[in-house]
Parts: sequence; C-alpha cells; structure tokens
Amino acid sequence: MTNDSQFGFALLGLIHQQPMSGYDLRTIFTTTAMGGYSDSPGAIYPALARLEAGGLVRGTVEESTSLRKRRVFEMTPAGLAAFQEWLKQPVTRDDVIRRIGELFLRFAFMDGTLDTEWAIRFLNELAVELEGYLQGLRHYLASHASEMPHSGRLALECGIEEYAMRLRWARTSAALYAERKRNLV
Amino acid sequence: MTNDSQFGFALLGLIHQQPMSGYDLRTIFTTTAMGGYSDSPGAIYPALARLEAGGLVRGTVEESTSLRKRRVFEMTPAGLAAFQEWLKQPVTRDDVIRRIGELFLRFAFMDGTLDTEWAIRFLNELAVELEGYLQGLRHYLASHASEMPHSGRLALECGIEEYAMRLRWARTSAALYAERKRNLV
DNA sequence: ACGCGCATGTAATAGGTTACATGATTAT
DNA sequence: ATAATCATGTAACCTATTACATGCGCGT
Repeated sequence: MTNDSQFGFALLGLIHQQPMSGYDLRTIFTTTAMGGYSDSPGAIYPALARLEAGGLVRGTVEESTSLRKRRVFEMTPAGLAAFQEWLKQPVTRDDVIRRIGELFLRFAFMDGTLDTEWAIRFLNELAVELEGYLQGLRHYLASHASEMPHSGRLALECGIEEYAMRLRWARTSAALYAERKRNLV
Repeated sequence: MTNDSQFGFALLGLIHQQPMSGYDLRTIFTTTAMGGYSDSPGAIYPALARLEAGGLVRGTVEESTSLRKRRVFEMTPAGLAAFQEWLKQPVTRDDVIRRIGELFLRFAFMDGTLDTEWAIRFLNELAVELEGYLQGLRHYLASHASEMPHSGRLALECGIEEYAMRLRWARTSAALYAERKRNLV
C-alpha cells in the first residue's frame, strides 16, 4: 500500500464526494479550477489501479448504458480512513515550503469529511508555519538583497508577498470558521 | 540530451553565476531562499551527471585543498546556449497553471544572462497569461460557488488572490524595467 | 579512538509524462 | 464512410525520494 501521492489523494477526495469513473476525473481536471492536476490517462488509470490494489477504492463496471462500459469507482471504508488520516496530518514547515499545493488540496476537501474543529486546527497550524517561514524569507531578503541579481530579488519579493497573502487568508478563514462554530452552538 | 527538467536548470543557473561543486549546490538549497529545491544528494549528483553527459557543464577535480577532493562544475558554451534558450521560451497558459514555480525561477535568473528586453517581454507575456487564467478562475468561482464545499470555495478564493497578486507584481516589475531602460538610454 | 563536518556517490523504488493502442456509439 | 466523442488502458522513459555507502581530515 504505497498510495501516498498527492495525485492519488486528489482522486480519492473527488471519489469521496461522489463515485466516478476515470473519465469523469479527467473531465474534472480539464474543465474545472482543478486544472493543476494531470488529466492524462497515463496518470489517472495507473493511479486508480494503485488505489484499488490498496483497497482504498472499488471499481464496478456499469453495464446498462449504451456507450462503452464505464468503471465507476467508489470509496471503501479503508479508503475513507486513509483519506481522513491524510487530512489530519499536522502541517509542517516542509509542507509549507515544498508542498503548499497539497496543503490547499487537503483544506479544500475538509468540508464534508472532517469536523469544523479540524479545519480550524489546520488553519491555525498553517498560520504558524507560514509566519515562521515568512520571517525567515524576510530576514534572508534583508540581509542578501544587495548581493542578489535584480530579477532574483524581485522574484523573491513576489514569493514573500504570496506567502504573506496566504497567511492573511489563513487567519481570516480561521476567524470565519470560529464564527461559524459559535453560531452553530 | 534529455536535460529538460526544472531542477537541472536550477543547477545550471547557479553554476552559471559561478562555478560550484555538488556540495555547494546542496548548501544553497539548504540555507538560502531557494529551499523549495531538493538538497538531496540523490537528486543533485545524478542531475549533475546528466548535465555533464549532455555537455552542458564540465566538472574538474580540485586537487590542492586539504579536504576530500571536490568536483567543481563550470558551464560550457553549449550549457550557456541551452540555458538562454530555456530562459527565452515563451510563457504559455500551461506554464502559468502547472509550472508557475519554473516561471519565477526563469525570471530570477534573467538578470546577468539576458538583455533587459527579454525580462520585459517575459513579464508582459506572463501578465497576459495570468490575466487570462485569472478571468477563467473568477468566472468559474462565480458560476460554481453555490455548489462548492465551503472549504473548497475558500481555497479557490486564496488561489485567485495569489494569481491576482502575481499579476500586480508582473505589471509593476515590467514598469520598473521599462523605467530602468529609459534611464539607461 | 571516535565523532563531526566536508564531500561524493549508488541502489531500490515509485510515480509522472508522452505517446500509442483500442473499441463503441453517435452525428455528418 | 468517417470523424468526433466517450472511455479505458499500456509501454517506454525519465526523474525524484529515501536510504545507504564511502572516505578524508580535524578536534577532543
């Protein structure tokens, strides 16, 4: 069970929302805002096969329809457990530096899977790590700006603004969730 | 000569700034703001071997020093040509969606390698593609917000703000370069 | 004698890209 | 007929990750 790739979890999360075929997944990646993920059959079908081999999804052939037979995948209990475990992982500095996209994918899938508490915890952990990393980047810029090439400095400044923007977003989102929670109580 | 990976060009760009050993490159990735790239020997040494096999860099062993011998790599004329060709690639929509990090790496390396004209051209092309993609994302959000999970919508909104931020950056940077060019004339 | 910092590498493995192959049905 | 759309898959190739292996010189 080596199913630990971001792409596999993207498929798993979509299948969790509703059972789908490989073609449905491709269509999502080509037509929605999830266009960052590969819509290539060479990525999707092997990934589905791995998920199925690991017992995280189960594919069943639809016979009824007129077109070529579709294999529709649905999540198994083991798949749900693995998915939730992935969502619950603590946010590390390394995630923030190297896998920021995966963090946003995880958050995007939280609603409808985990309790509000988990989203708040995630956003708070994210804010802490973003803040720490930002501080490091700003310090680096301050002490190296003079020796950096002009375009390099500009690129770093954009990176810093991106992280600063994500930090603001994490904080306002956490506040939003906290408020929503209060209203529900 | 299959040297077309982003990571390979990151190494090439650093070696272009000044000749370095594999260990120097590792140190850069562990200690500077380029922390997004792998500092693993299993990534760096094979990549250097590929670059050398492709004739883009040449490694020579330093005998003089007291410590274990270092192989210092310097760029060859073919390496410079390949590097400049990479930098000059037009900015595509697909780059913006799937390889935004590579675009910023390219821009960061432009100073000291290409003429100011190229940086301006790059920033303008980038702005065009960012604007088009942003429009698509905003349209998607507007028409799908109601049916999206709460956290999914929030994540998309953050993504949109990131792209909006990059677009502002590209425009102000382009203006900066244009001004700098005027002052030089 | 032993560990630490410098320094270079390899092996097993996993997973993505590109391109290709296949096949059914519907519209022209 | 034939192209387009729906739909699933495979094969070759490339590259990154993780873990391991090696070796020199310096300080204690």
